[in-house]
Amino acid sequence: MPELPEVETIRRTLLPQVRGARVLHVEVRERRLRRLIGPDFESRLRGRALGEIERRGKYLLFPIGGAEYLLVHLGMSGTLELRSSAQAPRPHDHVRLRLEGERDLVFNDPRRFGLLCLGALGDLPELARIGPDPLCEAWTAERLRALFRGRRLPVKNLLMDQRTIAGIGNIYANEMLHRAAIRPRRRADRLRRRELAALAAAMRSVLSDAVRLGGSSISDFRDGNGRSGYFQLELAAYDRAGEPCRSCGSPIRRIVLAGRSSFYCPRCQR
DNA sequence: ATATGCACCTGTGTGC
DNA sequence: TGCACACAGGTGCATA
Repeated sequence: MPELPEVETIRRTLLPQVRGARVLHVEVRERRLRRLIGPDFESRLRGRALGEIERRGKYLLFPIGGAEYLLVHLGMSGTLELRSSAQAPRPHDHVRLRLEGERDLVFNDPRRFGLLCLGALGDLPELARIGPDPLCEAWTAERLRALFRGRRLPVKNLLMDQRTIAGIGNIYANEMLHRAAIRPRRRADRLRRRELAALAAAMRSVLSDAVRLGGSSISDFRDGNGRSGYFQLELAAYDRAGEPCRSCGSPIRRIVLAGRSSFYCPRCQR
């Protein structure tokens, strides 16, 4: 579910509501996430005040004082939602942070591919390997050319490689390649300057459009207030196999790259 | 360096 | 109705 636009949507909806809030109580109902939640998680978090939430790729960082952070990754099915403390727990609510003002920040994740951990920036190995953020930096044909130099793999695989660029997942890789009119299987180091320029522009426009519409709610994505996004209505390629291309009407094709469903228009994307 | 498969999980949709 | 199977927004590891 959550790629950069969804994670950024959650950050933006939570930020004004949790800024400065103190964590009164920590309840962990399930410790077996992607990484086991450590035994000292509750005691290290209790009593801390949450600062300005940051995002790095698909990771959220909640400053908790003393140069320490609560690091959150939503995996495939995770959500982070603010609810009234009076609400009964739901299935797959794994972690609840009781905040001042009778509100709970709840981490829910049916598939448990998500991750929560505490640490200083330098101690979080997850963050050490991720690449530049596509929303925070200026993306040009030159920048992409440098990043793609000598990389012979399909451009879609590289777009989804978090060490190369952080935050792009399967939905948005497909969408930006459609908007840039580039076939997903094209070798990254063989793209022409004109195509790199189109991709840089598509990367910016797809991600900013998706953030503006509150992300894509394919089946169940919700923002920090439990509301759905609207970018799923704009999807031109993702999950549209057999449906007509919005530009030319040709049926969208599905292929598998790196084990992931990939969608493209055989006429628009060369 | 690249390519593939699998593992980790639960939920949903499909076809029989 | 039940059952088997494929597949899903992600990541990391093992194997060629």
